[in-house]
Amino acid sequence: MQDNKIRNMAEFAALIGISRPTISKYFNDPDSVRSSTRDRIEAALKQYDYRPNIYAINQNRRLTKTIGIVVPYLADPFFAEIARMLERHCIAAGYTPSLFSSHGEQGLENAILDNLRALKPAGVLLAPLGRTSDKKHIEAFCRDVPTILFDSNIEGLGAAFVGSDNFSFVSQTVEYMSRTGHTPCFFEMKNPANPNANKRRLAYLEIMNRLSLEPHVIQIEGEGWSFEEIGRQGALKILYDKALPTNAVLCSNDRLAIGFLSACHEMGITVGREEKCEIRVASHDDHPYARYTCPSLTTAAHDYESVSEHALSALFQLIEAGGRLATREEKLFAARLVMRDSA
Amino acid sequence: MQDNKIRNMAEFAALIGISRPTISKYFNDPDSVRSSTRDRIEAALKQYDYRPNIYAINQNRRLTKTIGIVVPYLADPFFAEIARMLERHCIAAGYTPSLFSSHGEQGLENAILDNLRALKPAGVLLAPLGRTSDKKHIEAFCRDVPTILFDSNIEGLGAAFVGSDNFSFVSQTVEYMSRTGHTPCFFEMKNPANPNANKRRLAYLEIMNRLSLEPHVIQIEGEGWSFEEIGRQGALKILYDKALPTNAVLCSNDRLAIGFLSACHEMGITVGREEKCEIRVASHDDHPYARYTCPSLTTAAHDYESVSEHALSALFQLIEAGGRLATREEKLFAARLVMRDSA
DNA sequence: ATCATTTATTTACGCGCGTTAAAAAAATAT
DNA sequence: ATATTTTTTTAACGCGCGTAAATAAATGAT
Repeated sequence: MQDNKIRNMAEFAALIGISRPTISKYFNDPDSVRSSTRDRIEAALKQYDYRPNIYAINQNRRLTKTIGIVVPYLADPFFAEIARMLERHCIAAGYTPSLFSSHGEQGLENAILDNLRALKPAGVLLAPLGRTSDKKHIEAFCRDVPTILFDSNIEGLGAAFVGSDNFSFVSQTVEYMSRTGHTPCFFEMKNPANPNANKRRLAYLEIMNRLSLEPHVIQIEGEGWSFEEIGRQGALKILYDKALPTNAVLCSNDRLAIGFLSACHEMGITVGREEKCEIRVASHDDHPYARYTCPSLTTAAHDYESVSEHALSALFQLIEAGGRLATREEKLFAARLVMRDSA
Repeated sequence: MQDNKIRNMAEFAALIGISRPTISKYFNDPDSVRSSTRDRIEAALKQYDYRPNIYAINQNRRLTKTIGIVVPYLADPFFAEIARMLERHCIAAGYTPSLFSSHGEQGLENAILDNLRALKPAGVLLAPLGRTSDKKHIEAFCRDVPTILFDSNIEGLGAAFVGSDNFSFVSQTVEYMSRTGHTPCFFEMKNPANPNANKRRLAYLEIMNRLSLEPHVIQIEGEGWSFEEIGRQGALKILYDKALPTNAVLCSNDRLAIGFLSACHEMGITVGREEKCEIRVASHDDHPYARYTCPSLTTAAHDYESVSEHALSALFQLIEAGGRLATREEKLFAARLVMRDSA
């Protein structure tokens, strides 16, 4: 590893006595050159550690080897976790992932998409903000860049959608709670940013109807992505007013539930499945911290692995198809009920 | 916004009747052209929405406008939070942040640095893995790319270090606990990945010595970045063995404390400052979820804002100085004690 | 109006690589 | 050994933009 800095491909080629186009071919596809020359190149690469200039490459290639990943709020461990899996799969497939977070802001989401367009990625995996997204902006983006939506579906946008089956989530939690003796009320934000929240409420209403149970939806105030705080404040108010319609609470998502549990603890209200406890709390998502709440949170788990795997395979399919698919498929994965101590 | 796709700067220039070099000047610094021409260009930009090709730009400019941000584990909300602030500051300063997570793996950290070198960023903010980092690799990287280390200090690496003053963290928690009647024992991992952990233990020992109190260090087993689970398992073992030396526990960091609280709840041990409680638990970091543990976690808070602000201003200084600084400064920010219910 | 100064234009080259077509060389088959 | 196929080399152009030098035009001061 001597450090005679090699400035470009021509220098590298001259140094090892192989023509530049052959080196170029090698970098585009190592299998496209004879094995003996491949060996020579790879041996030289170890000695001189030369790397082609990505900017020059990307300028001249139609499609780059970059995959853009956009999530609405990276400080949410749920998205951090799924981003981690997506990155892993990208790397395994020989692509370079580029991760962005909209941090809950429409302006940032738009700016990220603008930047991404300039990056000419092979494809993009986009989890949009949802209600606060600028749909026209996203639509224009999707026309130019092969894009798969995940987590939050926006009707008609992107070449496909990969996410979770909200009905499956809610049906499992509702049925579990009612089967084990309690009628769940539904705890959610009044104006949720994420469209999954609406689907979950509708699922709740439908399932309660099927089970011939009276539904109760509690809608709390709050804007933004600080779900724990919103859930806590909402819960404190409800609990203080003794306005809880039933002693079993089904939160729309785990982050709200974390806030709810926090409020219960503050108010001295015991939560859990056991007889002695005053209320039960269950939720949806299987947030990475759901295991560590007190009590640990009973929840319906995302199939993180399947969602991330399928999102990427859908994107590769889209890329290979040249950026267009005949129909816009929506692939939904079912939940898995995780019974812990809170319900 | 008609969609006569403009292919390059020359076309755009011809279209609006301004020479290409002038347009180029404009994009490098809008103030470098006369205000009347600036207005004409900006008006045209709105009509035709042309954007220069970033790859062509970056190939020809010495220094790009990209800033690399590397954190060891993005699924940790602490790093997600600080990454969020760093990104904001980058954007405000006219740079494009590019975020990477090593996901706790040395191989990935190295690969990220290799990629980053090829991206020719103006500078890099690196929070290394710590003990498991490949120090030689990082050292080589820092020779080529202006780099500021943050969060985890590795002696001598990077042009500067910005982080938190571990002594300040531990002194505040220890003094608070002992002042309010309890002698804290120190709960940590035996082989912590992060060098801050070692500094915190040493600080604990020194402060206990100053206060003429007998120190107790509990070191638990565990590898990797699943601190909550490691803390929980370690706590379960200690609590089950009734091996807790004092009834006040000071955890090395909040994620361990979250696991500790979870274990306490499972064992039916009450945690809190109040008389009736069996033990008190405090910690360090002010993790975004510390507010929502049950009971809420008393902890020493990072000055997230100052750390991220200073890290970036140090980087800009480094960039302006051409990538070298006379001395390697280490800037440490003090903690702020956040008293909540757990201690 | 005249001269000095600032700003814009013209022209031309370079960056590092993708890519192609024709020629040469090497490997394989006959 | 010769014919055939595969692989590499040579030579050259293009990508979209930065940049520099010489020239021209616009502006400002006198």
